[in-house]
Amino acid sequence: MDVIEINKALANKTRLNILQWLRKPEDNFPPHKDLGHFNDGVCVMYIQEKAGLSQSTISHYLSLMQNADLITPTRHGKWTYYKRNETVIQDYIKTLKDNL
Amino acid sequence: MDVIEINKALANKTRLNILQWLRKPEDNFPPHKDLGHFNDGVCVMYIQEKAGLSQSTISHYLSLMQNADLITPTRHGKWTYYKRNETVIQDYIKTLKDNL
DNA sequence: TCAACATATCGATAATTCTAGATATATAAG
DNA sequence: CTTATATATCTAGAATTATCGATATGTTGA
Repeated sequence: MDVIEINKALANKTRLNILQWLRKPEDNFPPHKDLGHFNDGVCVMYIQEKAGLSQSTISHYLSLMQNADLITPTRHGKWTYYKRNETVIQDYIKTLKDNL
Repeated sequence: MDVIEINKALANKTRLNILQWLRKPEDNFPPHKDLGHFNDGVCVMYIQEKAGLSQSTISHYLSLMQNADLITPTRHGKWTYYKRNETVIQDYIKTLKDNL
């Protein structure tokens, strides 16, 4: 768990928003017609539409967040779903609480 | 309290260190000969020496951190002392805990 | 196999951040 | 008043980040 890496990832409004949107996908995204649930998170397309940036930018953002271990991808067919990595997020907050 | 601004300020090893060093100045810095206490924090020179970067860089870093409201300056004669702004730091952590 | 679609990666440019040296400002000491 | 000291600000080049369009990769369905 790299605090600096995470802080970099979260030093951007869109990326911070994405992490927050993923807290409650059902409140922030349309349902996945094919899957019918958000167990593995949300597909890139929906995140991109909501963020209003280009596909390549969002894909890049998601990989930054994945490198910081804030989110994890799951492939279902041609879609990649991203969900929060709660363990790391809680570790991060605890580290700040104890050391910041 | 601007979370993005704070995350930017803390997305750098040296600046994160500075904030942590200021938790216990007596453990991390020599005593202030003139003052005899750390009630208003630590002077720029000591922070600069410990960080090992140029004076201008550290002064710049400190003003970034001050703009993010993480630290507050106090002038005593020709020295500027910086101390942590605990209120904002705790607000920040609570905000992350509640919203991240 | 081929066309369509979702996502990832590449290449490029603009914007921002990093960092230092030079200079300006403020205060203290003589 | 002049000099020395501490800090802040300015200027500039290098490094990193932001962002997009184009292209590549992987998957599905005809």
